[in-house]
Amino acid sequence: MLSEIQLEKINEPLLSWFETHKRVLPWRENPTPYRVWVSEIMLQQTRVEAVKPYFERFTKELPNVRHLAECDEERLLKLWEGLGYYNRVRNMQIAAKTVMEEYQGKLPADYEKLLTLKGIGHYTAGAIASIAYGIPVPAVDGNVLRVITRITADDTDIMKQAFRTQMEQQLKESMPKEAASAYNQALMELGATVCVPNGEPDCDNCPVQNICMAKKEGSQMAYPVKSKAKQRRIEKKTVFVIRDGSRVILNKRPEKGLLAGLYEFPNVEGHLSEEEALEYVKEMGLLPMRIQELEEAKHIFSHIEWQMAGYVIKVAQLEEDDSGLLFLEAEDCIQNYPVPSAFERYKKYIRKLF
DNA sequence: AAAGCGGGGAT
DNA sequence: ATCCCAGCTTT
Repeated sequence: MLSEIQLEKINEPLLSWFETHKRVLPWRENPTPYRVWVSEIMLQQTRVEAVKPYFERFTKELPNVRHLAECDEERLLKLWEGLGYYNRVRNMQIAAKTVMEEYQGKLPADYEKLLTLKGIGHYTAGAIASIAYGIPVPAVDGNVLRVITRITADDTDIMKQAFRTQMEQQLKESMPKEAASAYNQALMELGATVCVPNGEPDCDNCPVQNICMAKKEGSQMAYPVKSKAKQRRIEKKTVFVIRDGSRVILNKRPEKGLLAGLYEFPNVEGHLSEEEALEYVKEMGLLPMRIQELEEAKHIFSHIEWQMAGYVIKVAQLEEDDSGLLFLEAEDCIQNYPVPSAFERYKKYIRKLF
């Protein structure tokens, strides 16, 4: 297991390397607990480059815990639109309210207390505690698991929770207590820029190449060992962009499940023909005037693949009624309603006449 | 312990 | 087409 190597040996070279090679990132400037928190939540399963613009906008509009706690949910989701895993931001707001009530608006400088907050697990609690407060606790993410399993040539399945717990225990003991922030960031930085996940790691530029067991064996690509994810299922859908002269219909998704609470174009299961599509629109109580078939579109989630047929349908003047349909002015729709990326390609038909 | 939860970039 | 990303919550 990890006992083959004295993990303390990586500390000095890793810290020296980080000092000169760390990237300039928005959340590394003025790393207040709140900014570290927001960045860590955004960075969960999301790449640095994707997060940057979202982080700048989010922290500008919601500069502290109070603003987050009091923000209207629709606006909050709009700020998150396109980032995915929307429960992250809902949970963060729940936690923000807790921080306002229990901790006077200041994130607790305590690993265990951070862990109790909604949306904060072992990794994020460790990241906030160490990076924002200098508390010597590890922050074990995918990067760290990859880097350490390579250094130690450990072939344990990293998907096993028990192994992650063991890794945290090990690092808590071996990490430099006076440089927890730099150390944790250095491990992740090394994983992101040198000991990379896809393709060959750049061992020639690695500060611990002389310590690394995998490098010594030439077996870098064999790590980390990871059990396979199960195959995703395919769902066929038909999406409708229904509009009159100036308005379009959106539908609010259920509060639970996939894309919970976000807005979508009306859609049904299965691929409908033009005739079936027209029939469907009539059953909605609308009068179709023109219909245009769209190219088939695909959206891949981690566990589902949507294969979407689509139609733009011009209908007679939409009238507000009791059908529960949401009629929106095109401009209002684009600016204020969070619509996930799965429907991105249909947004251009909100405005455009055909 | 396993499943659910987005979106996109790299290979 | 496959992998995987500064993971967490619910079941």
